[in-house]
Amino acid sequence: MISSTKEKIRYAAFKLFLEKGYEATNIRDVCQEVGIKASSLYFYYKSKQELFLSIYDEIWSDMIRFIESIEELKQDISPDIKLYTLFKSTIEYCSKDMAKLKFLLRYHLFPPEDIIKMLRDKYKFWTEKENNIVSDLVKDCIDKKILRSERNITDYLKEYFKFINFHIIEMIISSIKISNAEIYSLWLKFWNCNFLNQ
Amino acid sequence: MISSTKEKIRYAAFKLFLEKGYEATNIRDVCQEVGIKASSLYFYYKSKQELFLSIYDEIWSDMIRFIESIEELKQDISPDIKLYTLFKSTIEYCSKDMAKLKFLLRYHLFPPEDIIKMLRDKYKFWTEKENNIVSDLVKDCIDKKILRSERNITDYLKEYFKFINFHIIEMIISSIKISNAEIYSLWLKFWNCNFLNQ
DNA sequence: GTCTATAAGAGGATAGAC
DNA sequence: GTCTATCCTCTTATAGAC
Repeated sequence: MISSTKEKIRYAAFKLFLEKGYEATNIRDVCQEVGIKASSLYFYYKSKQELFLSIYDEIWSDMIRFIESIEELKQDISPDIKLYTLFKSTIEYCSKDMAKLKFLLRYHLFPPEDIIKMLRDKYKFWTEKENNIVSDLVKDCIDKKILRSERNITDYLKEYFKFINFHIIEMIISSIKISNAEIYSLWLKFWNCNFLNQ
Repeated sequence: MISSTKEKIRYAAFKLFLEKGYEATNIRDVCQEVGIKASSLYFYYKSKQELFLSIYDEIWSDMIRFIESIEELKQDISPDIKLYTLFKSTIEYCSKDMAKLKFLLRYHLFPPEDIIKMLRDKYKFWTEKENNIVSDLVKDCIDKKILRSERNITDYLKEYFKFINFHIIEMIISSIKISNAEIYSLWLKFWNCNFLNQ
């Protein structure tokens, strides 16, 4: 596990930004954890903002890459099973790395003033990618008459993200991971109550 | 609407602590909104910490006082109806003043380092009061065989708070208030699925 | 009660040596 | 690449006049 100085900086900064918050984290503390002087950090990142935003982007990019790498989604199976696989894989990914999700939650709910605009743009960019993936699956369900076509796609999307985000927030707040057995029963309940009915 | 300088300070500070956060809020900005100089604030509050904590306490104290003032809870009606009334009143109270609940959420999820211990103590103090109120109602339901006695009271409490907190968080994040009709159907679903069954 | 002035220190960022 | 030294600004908080 060789770790370059740049990687060490990113990791130290991630931990501090997560626990202490953007404003309360200072460059000197980050550098002390890495074992370098504050001025050395500016060789790698031109500002505190740039350091923060690159960490934010990396978390999203890792997550989207993970979703895009799910084998089952590329195979020729029923789209409703794909949707369940997506849900299950996402929840598992989040439980493996709750810290990253807590980081995203923190800065989506309470963005620091001096980077609020950049955060908004980045948030839009990444959630659009995520939306497209789910949207394609929902469309496929509608085409194959698994889901009713009278209902709007954005309506289904909203329900899906409300559902999955709740469980992610629940995991973060309680620090308790959802078991595999639970994932399936949660999905069934959701699918029957919110997608098939009403 | 006469407002003393002290009240003006509290209100300006509340808004800034909520929107910008504790660390990013400075005394000068608070005082500028009030129209006094920074040094004058120290006549009313001995520190930034004290100002913050007094606001935190006031929000909780207002909320607990509201709950304790609900007339129906003192009357001689069935405890399950009282529990519903409590839920309904709490949700209504929160929708009327989402900013206050957002304030609590912010500092429960992400407490600033230099007041984390004091916040924890205060949180424990206030939630204990809240717990006792719900606990009494649940006990009464068990005594009257409305709820099953095999199940632990703390179990019921956990379910109740998980349920109500989710809807509060949902309101804060979406900024959409829950309608009266919805409150009842949500409660029915919760009561049947999580309290009567399983 | 509110002000001016100021102490005391923290934090972001740069210049330039090695 | 990493360091020392330093600049400049912002911030909490206090002293003491009015």
